[in-house]
Amino acid sequence: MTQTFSITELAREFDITPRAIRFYEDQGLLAPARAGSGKSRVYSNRDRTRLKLTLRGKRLGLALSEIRELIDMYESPKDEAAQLTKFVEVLSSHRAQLEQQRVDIEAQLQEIGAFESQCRKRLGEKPARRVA
Amino acid sequence: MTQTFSITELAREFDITPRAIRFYEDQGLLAPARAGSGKSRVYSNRDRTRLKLTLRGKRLGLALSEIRELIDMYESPKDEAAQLTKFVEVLSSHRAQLEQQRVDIEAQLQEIGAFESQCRKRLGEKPARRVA
DNA sequence: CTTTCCGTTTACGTAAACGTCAGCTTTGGA
DNA sequence: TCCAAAGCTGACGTTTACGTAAACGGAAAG
Repeated sequence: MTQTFSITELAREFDITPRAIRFYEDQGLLAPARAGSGKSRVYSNRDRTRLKLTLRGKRLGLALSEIRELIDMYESPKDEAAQLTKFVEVLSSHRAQLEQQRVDIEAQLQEIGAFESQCRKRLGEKPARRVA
Repeated sequence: MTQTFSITELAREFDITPRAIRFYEDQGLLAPARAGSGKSRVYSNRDRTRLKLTLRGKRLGLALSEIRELIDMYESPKDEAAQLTKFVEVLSSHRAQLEQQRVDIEAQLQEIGAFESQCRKRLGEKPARRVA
């Protein structure tokens, strides 16, 4: 257990460059341990998870600064009521944005479906698998 | 019918700046008519729709160049089989991306829901409305 | 021991998507 | 008639998210 990763391992796994990973660290999204006199970065499973969350946030169109705030909030203890309340507010706004995106995606998928079936009709093929 | 809009009308409606709209035109996303010796832009309903599609694409994290390609494809005649086939391919890749985003969003929403209910519990409130 | 990786820091470069002037018409009102 | 609001065209500035190059260190293999 307590598996660790090198920067290039993570880079390959998530198909990004080491440069990007270091940049995320500069932006406060990661804080890997260091090892060796060369100070090479050593990533824990927790670091890996943070990276995964970061990339997910990116796919959702969030800025790195927003992702950092969100992850920090998720991981912070959250004890005082004031902080908790603010946290809930942020979550709510984040949720609103996500739900808007969900609507956009459904609309987009439907248009695609319409166009695609029309295309296939012209091509004389069978219609595509339905998308649930 | 055949309603038209000024640039500021559209800007207000979609809560963006005229500068952004002109920029989208520079990028080939819009091509409004011109009127008067001042050459002011006149937007048709079709222009408005293109703008709406553009903003939706942005919310989904697409680059303006990608949005332009997609819109152009949707609107182009599409007659030759080769073009049609390529079009279907692009649509398929676009759909794959959208479905990945859908997965991301669902995961994100679920985490949010978990954290939020925990927060509310600590705050002694009632749990939030379920999200479908 | 030298070469070859892998890794590090520092720093400048860049593409995308506008913001922000500046300077110049045009057009509807008082 | 004169002004203000609205629009136009450059053109330069800015932020984000890295790319890329320079110059160096440790470690392992031949």
